[in-house]
Amino acid sequence: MTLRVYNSLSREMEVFEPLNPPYVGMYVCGPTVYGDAHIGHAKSYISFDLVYRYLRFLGYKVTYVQNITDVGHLTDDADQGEDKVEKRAKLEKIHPLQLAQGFERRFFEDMDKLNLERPHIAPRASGHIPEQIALTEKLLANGHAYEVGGNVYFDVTSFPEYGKLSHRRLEEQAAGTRFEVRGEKRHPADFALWKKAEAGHILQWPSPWGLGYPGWHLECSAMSQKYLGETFDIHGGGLENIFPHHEDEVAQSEAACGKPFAKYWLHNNMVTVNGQKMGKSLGNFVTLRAAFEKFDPMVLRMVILQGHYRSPFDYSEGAIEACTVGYDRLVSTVKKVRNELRKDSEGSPASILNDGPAPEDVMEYVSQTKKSFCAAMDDDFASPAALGSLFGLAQFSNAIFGSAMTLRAGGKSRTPLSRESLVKIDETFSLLGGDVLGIVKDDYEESSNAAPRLDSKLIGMLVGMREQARKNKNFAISDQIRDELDELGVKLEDGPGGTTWRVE
RNA sequence: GGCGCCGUAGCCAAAUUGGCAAGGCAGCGGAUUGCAAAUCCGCGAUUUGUCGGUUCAAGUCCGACCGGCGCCUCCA
Repeated sequence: MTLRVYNSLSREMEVFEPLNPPYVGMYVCGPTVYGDAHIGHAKSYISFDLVYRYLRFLGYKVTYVQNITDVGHLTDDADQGEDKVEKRAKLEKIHPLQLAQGFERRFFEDMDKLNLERPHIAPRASGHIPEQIALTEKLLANGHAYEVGGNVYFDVTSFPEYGKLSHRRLEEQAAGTRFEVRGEKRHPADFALWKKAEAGHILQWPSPWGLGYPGWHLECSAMSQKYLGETFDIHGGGLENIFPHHEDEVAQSEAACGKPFAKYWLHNNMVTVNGQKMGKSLGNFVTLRAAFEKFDPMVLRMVILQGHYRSPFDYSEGAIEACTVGYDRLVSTVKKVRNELRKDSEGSPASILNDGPAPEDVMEYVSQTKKSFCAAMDDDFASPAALGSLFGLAQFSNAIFGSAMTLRAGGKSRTPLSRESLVKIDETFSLLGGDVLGIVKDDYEESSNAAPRLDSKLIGMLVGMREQARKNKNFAISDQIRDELDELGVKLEDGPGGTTWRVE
């Protein structure tokens, strides 16, 4: 089995071969922390969380770096020259870094809820000013940059490969684009490495060119180089950043070092809301905090993984509601397996498990599941198909469970199911659904008869009383108990082996 | 003007180098149930927006057309 990834640089699928196996360096463009994270962030970071988790599953030792942009991004034309974070800070009358770090914390809280692994290093742009100055000096020294009155620009004509990532040629750009109009630039596509600060700027640092702050793209070049080296394996980010952000990163990094920058460029596609572009100016962007009020973050994760990372994701409440049902089915299957294993390990007389080996068909199904799962993931991280194989396992698991319960109810066997079977199934759910896809949790809150708490005992008591009522064919009472418990969120389910309950 | 994507069952959404059209949701039939719920079993596209072309073979490649979208501007 071989992992193949779609490389934006070549616009082709390529076999993934790290520069220094088993080590993999991965850099993903992080958030600009001047507001709360939205669905677009979720799509992007879930995508790269998936990439990271699968590489880890394959045995690679991945270093995952994701920057925090807290300086340097300009706002739109109307606010030319003003820093995005600083502008927002002025509105709120606080220090820009207080604002930025507040949103950074909130960002990670949201990402945690989506069950993302945190990056190993999350460097802040504001903490790497010396590195950015050094890179600018290097580019000035080898003739790829020039200074005009306290501003330093990258000279795109000095880098013949400019455009190789976004597959654009400078000549073709003339019409329709909006290069910043600045008379002092030699070429309209030249971009700022260092910007001179206007008097009112709070965020400014001394540099060889006077007080100022770094340009938009420089941080990623400086920080990726610092933590992953001049050449590294994977650079990820959102599709909209290919040009100019990533193109400029390539130019300044390769011009400075004279070496290739990232080997594989991975780009996730964008989010639309009810079929329309989600944009700040359109007023239809959905923050994660708002989405979490309506939907379980884990369902949001799953609905995003049900589409491919290179396909657009359309956020619609109908799609998420439909996904909720499937998610619940998957999770309740895992819970059922684990509850049974726990009952067994606690020596409960209600256990249906025996000590025999797992039957051939179980071993076969588990191994097939792994195979199809990996085949999907090897194909440029095709999570939708991978998820499909997990649903297959859930169905299989429920089926052997069902027939075991029937055997037991018929008195054919008190322990009709092999413990080893459930152990294998649970391991597979945990590995593929948990470690790799991140939608199966290690632990779920106690919600079964096994919970030794007062309310559990009370529920057990009511269930017992209902059993009596049913035996006496007093269905009015038994249905009343079931309905009233249902209203409290306790679902009763009568099976061949008796009544079980769970909390919604 | 440049670059690119999508159009697959009622809805969402997959399909390695072209080789029998995944999966989820909803729906229908059956098993199970006192009735439910949950679960299991079975069923749904002779066909992938339209029209042509290449091929033994096309959702997949080529061309045209229709319809939708994105990027090129801070944006994930």
